[in-house]
Amino acid sequence: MFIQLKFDSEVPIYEQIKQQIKIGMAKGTLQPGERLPSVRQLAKDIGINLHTVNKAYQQLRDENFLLIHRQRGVVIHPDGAPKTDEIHKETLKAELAPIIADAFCREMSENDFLSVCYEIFKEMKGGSSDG
Amino acid sequence: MFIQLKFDSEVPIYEQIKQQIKIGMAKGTLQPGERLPSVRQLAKDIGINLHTVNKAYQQLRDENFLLIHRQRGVVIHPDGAPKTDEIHKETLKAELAPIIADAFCREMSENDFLSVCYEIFKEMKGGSSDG
DNA sequence: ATTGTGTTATAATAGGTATATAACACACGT
DNA sequence: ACGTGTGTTATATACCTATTATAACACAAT
Repeated sequence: MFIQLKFDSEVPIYEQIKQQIKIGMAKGTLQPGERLPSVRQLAKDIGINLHTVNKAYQQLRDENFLLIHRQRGVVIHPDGAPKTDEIHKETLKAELAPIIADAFCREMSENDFLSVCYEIFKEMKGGSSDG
Repeated sequence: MFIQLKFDSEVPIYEQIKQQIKIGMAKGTLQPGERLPSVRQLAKDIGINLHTVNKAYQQLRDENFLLIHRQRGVVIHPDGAPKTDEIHKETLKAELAPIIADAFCREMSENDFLSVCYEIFKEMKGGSSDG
């Protein structure tokens, strides 16, 4: 299974599921139109409750990352994720600001920070599935 | 006061306080050794409970961003924040991965993403206090 | 003594997270 | 038609977090 949970993490389980699905989509492990396990199946596989999986699926559907068909079940949105726009860019800035402020306080150089971003991008462009 | 809260945000109040203090430190609005308002004063100023402020101060002290003196009160750590190291770098990667995955799924280009980071860095290096 | 520090303790409320059970409407395979 | 597997909805419960409210303590300064 493509989901690896950390039960001792502060990040909620449903959030970890959402993140890992997005990472899978970014790396190409999960392709547009590809079917995901049913809520019951995934819950059983990773040993959690059906509703926790459902919450993750629901929220990803609300964000238009997933499509849920009565027949076809849960699939990666055939059109891919919604494209970046001004709203997304503002959300992104608000998310990054505290993280960058923290790094800046610790005297991490801008180049070092950008290198970390570059490494993460490389993993996604490369399509490697470990990490 | 330098703290602007969003009470309708999903981010907890004490977390918003922590973030804004770090942003203030990054921008130079808050200098090493500078004194912060007392827990009671800040709580009164922004209209929240003393314990919520205390929680933010405590956690920033645990992270070595603040020093708390019996006499001098709460001050920005005179040595500045702890310097970046491997642990911080790994934490940073774990924080950035889901954010970058999301942006990547939305077909934001690497250059556009790095530009957003650059803008944020610029605000901190420039020492502008609005944002 | 009074005031103002940070700190600790206790309690109460509200909300989020995760679980357990159960049921529903729908579609598929036989 | 029947049983199975979809997503979905509804309750109920337990736990933890976030926030507030009061109160008290040890210490330092005026």
